[in-house]
Amino acid sequence: MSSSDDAKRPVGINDVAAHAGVSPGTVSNVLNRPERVAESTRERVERAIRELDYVRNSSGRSLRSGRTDSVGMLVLDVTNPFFTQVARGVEDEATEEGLAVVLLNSAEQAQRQRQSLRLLAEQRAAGAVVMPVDSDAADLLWLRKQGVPWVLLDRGDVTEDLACSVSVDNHAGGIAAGRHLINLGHEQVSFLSGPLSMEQCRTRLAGLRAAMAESGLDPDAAVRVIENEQLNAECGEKSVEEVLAGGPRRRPQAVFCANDQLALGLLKGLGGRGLTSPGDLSVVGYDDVDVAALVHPGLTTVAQPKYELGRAAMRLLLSELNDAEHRHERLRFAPELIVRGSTAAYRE
Amino acid sequence: MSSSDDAKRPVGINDVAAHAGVSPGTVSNVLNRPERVAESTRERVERAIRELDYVRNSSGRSLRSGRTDSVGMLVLDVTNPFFTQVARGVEDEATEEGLAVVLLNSAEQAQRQRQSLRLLAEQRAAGAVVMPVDSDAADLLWLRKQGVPWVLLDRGDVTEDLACSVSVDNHAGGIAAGRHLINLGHEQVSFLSGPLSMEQCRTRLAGLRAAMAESGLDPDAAVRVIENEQLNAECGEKSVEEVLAGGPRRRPQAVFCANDQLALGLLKGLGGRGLTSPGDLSVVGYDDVDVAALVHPGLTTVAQPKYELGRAAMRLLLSELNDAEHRHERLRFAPELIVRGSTAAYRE
DNA sequence: AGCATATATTGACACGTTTCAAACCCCCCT
DNA sequence: AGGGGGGTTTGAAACGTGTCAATATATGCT
Repeated sequence: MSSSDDAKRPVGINDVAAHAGVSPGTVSNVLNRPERVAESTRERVERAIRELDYVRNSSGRSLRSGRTDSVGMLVLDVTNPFFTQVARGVEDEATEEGLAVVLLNSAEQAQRQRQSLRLLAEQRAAGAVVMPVDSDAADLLWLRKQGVPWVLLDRGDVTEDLACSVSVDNHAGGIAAGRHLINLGHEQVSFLSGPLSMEQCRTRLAGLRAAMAESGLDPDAAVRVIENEQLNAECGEKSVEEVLAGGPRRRPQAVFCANDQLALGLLKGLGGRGLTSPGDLSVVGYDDVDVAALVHPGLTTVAQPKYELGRAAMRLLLSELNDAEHRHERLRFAPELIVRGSTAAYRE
Repeated sequence: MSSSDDAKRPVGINDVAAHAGVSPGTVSNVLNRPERVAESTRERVERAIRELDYVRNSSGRSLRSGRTDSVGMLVLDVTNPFFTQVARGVEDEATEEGLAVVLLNSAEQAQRQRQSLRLLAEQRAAGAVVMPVDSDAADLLWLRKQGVPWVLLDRGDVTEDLACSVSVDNHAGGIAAGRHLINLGHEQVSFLSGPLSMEQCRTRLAGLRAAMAESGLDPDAAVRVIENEQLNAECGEKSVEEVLAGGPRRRPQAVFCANDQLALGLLKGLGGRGLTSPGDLSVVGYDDVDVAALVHPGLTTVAQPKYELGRAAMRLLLSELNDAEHRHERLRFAPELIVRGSTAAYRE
């Protein structure tokens, strides 16, 4: 009624300028390089901003400047605690730099990964942290050609020197788990794997076999591989039959699982048959998700520095964005075996 | 060397138009209202798009149209499985509609929530699904005034009729847990709570007390409240002392926990003292996160339809965005008690 | 053939911001 | 008095797209 503009257009930089008796360029300077504008006018402009409740329009902003303040983070599965811990690391590091993180979820589908990468290109994201769904780098290289650099996470194998990468030494993790079981006297181990198309699974298995070999055992005879479709608890639970196949005599003495979800599922499956760990079977997981310490018995597992992984990835990305003479780097963390209650010495 | 434009400007709608021998407006039409353009020219334009590897610039796009194709989802904690399940629901529903979801994390800090909301305003997000950190609606109302509508999740109490909301009936959940324990013969129950400033905790407690009252028990005598700083496993484990305080005689017969993380922590704490559930103590959780079914014994818990919650919230948001005569709606789901191994009849 | 109607395409402008060369002001120095 | 030189401020020109009234082309009808 009283106010004349019912269709209240959002207030822009020009309105602020008018209200402060100043040119639009000056307002922009106050926003972006405050040091260049005299204190008195800066205060005047800031007051106008407050009084008009002005909020920046990032579309206009990035249209003109060609860049954005947000980085993408592409994960395989938002519900997997491993990924969310990594995401927290990425986010903390980015926030400190004033960058916003948009979390995208490929759900392990190449199709959705493709869509997400395209979205990042359309939005002219400043950069991205990516956990690719497979080792096909074509889409990733396309994204880089579009001007969006990225850092590879948990997948050192995809690119040679085309980008930075951060990963954990899966071979060493496999060896650590293997040595632990061998020291406990286990000479027959099943490897409960996810899809062997995943490099992580293959390398962890290779580590296990290497540990066997260094102890004079024949990997081919001592290690049995059980492949699953996915790396989740459901698969772990279902595969209990196959793990136990052959009767108590030929039963493996221990199981090394490709990740904790599989291990937890397996433990549940054992419980459902009246079997216990480590009494009937020693079990080792991988990742050290929070719940690994909560179940009873605690899950012996190979810990990855999840949070640090995320931080490091973001740090490399920031270096690529800010440092003129940035050189690609491959960071590799060491895993750590955490011994809990689910493994014990071989008896009988 | 051979190519003349080393500074390769990204290809825009104009380049496509030129390459297809057509006006920019037509290209725009092909992109946005393909039905309005003749098939032959459409094909020509699409070919040009492919040949030039054109990718839309969403800055220009949304600068002109004043709107975006992305919606925000603000959660309290990315690492909490309850939230990630909800996020998956939101995401699935949004993706079907061609909207991108940016996941923002307030980490339960009002400050970070404020930043996130401002970001949504600056980016002119189409809308948002929000789990507010407290019941102060000021910032939310500001966001709505800026033209970004939102749906409230898991917090029916914050707004009256100012927005849609989706939640689960916490009072009913408390009653269900209470009745279950009473039926098992437990007449002394501790409520292991998070911060009582959270409405969810208070209402679940109220439900428990109501169940007591309807059975002729005096809630004040039968229910003891143990408040924790946070809703995580660490707090749950630490509070085992307080739960057991008073020795075996006065020990509560059962514990109802405000969420599963607390319950899982408590179970671990019990195990650490050589006590078991349900042998020494019946335990009920809340949420039914995935691991609740994996631990041994399985955790009896009040399940919330997490995924559906997310989908429903997004659906309401879409209705608000698309339907001209949208009316705000308050959706309330019913929780469901899942009985597993951690509760048993009172003995002795 | 001539006209009305439907269908396709065009072209210029506006969206809100950043950028940058140019203009301005004020003070100090010669 | 005249210049020179900081530090400040200005104004206009992009950035890439969507919109819409206007124009061009095709179609159907008398």
